[in-house]
Amino acid sequence: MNSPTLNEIASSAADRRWILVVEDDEDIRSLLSKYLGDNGFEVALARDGKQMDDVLARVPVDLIVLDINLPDEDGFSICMRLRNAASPPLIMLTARGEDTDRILGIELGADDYLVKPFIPRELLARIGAVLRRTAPDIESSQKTSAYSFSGFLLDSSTRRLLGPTGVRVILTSAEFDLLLTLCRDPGKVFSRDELKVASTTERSVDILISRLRQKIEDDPRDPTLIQTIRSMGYTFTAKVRVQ
Amino acid sequence: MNSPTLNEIASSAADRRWILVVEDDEDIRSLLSKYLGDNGFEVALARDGKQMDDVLARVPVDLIVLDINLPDEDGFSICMRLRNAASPPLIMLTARGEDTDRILGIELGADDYLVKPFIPRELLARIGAVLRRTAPDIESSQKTSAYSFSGFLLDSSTRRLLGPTGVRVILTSAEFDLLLTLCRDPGKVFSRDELKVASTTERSVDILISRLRQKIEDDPRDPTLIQTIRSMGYTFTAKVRVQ
DNA sequence: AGATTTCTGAAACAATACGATACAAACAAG
DNA sequence: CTTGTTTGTATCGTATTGTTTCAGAAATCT
Repeated sequence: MNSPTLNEIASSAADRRWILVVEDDEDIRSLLSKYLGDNGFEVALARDGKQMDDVLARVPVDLIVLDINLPDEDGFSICMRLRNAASPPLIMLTARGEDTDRILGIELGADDYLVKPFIPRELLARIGAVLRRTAPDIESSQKTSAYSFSGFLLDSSTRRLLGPTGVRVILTSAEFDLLLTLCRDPGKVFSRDELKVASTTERSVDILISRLRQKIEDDPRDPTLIQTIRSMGYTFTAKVRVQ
Repeated sequence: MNSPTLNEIASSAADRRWILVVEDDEDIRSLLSKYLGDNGFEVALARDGKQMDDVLARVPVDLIVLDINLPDEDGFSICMRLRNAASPPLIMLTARGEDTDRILGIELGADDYLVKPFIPRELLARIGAVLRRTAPDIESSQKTSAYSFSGFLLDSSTRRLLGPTGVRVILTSAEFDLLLTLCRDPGKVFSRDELKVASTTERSVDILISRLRQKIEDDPRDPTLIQTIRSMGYTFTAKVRVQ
């Protein structure tokens, strides 16, 4: 745990890191706000779970410091809620004796924890450690490739297609792969050979295209997204945006 | 509730891990000796820097717990000494107020630290975390980690899965291994060959997947976490964070 | 233009892969 | 040894995919 460069960590990424402190005690909240702010972080504050959700919706929070004892929602259940890869890492604050054992026993998904009363400097050190540990991971897992075209959203990480109205369009595995291939190179004329996966007849591509058209084309008889290039193959003519 | 977690960590590697406690206070020394011993570690004791060197020469120490205040050599300088060599990881014990700030400021190569007075259970947790983090052999460093995805927490050290509501989802051994494999490479398309353990039929992977889906999918008929890639295998499509 | 050839779209059918139930074997606990 | 749990196998129904086939569209030829 070598953090000689805590300040650097906080401000290295051009824009500073956001820390969200969820704590109902007024004194601790203002103390942490000042202390973390002085040490190069942007600080957002929340008094309870509800406020936390509000902040999370507005601010790109990099790390949450969460007190166990909150007025409305229990810190534990908040922890459970946050337990998915998309949410920021979490440091729990806990009063000595109380739920400490529960935290330590059940690992509930917090990335670290601190027993109150604590030295602000210690929190700073742990924040640095957690950010360092989770930073590269966040970046790599954030690399999801999704494609949007004419109201559709094709998400290759979840292998799902959402239609213009938001409803899911259920594609079979082969249909999905075909659409993904087309999406990755819009405008390119694909030969049937390029579109067929295994040792199948070239004609099987045709019927796959046909089935896909049934699902995504407004009028499958007069396709606008997937065009046929006679004696050549097919091409995807929609404007695709990579997300 | 004792700690099945750390017991398993300590004794999982066939031979138990050695912890060296360097501490001049007789009470704390015997307390830690008993407590760590009870929790599956081999414990070596030292009163000062000199004794520590003796022990290190004789015992394959896996981790050192080092008090800052020692009679002969200052804990800081010991820490410096240990830092350059291929020495075991280090957890510092420090009295509140005293040099705490100095430790935290100058990070001198300790892997973690604990402010006295502390709960033995907490030391145990931090020992487990440090061992996990610094485990040199690929096997244990790969194996001992927790993964969180869409509300679940998969803890490979306790081999337990906690659901979004915090309740434990009971997985069989094979189910757990399967989920762990998938978790370690989310997005990768695993062939049945990669997922099957022994000389079993490829179809047995299917039924295992099916059983796992029953337990973790919201709607097993329309899975969102484990996707089937027809004629290829399966892929884990949730975003996973390693903790 | 009309006839002919070539190509594509899609319906009908066949083959295959997968999901899940029921049952049997292996394993562990008492 | 008995009992219960876990894991593998057999099987069936369903969903997906490939093949055949034919009708119609598009290009080519006379």
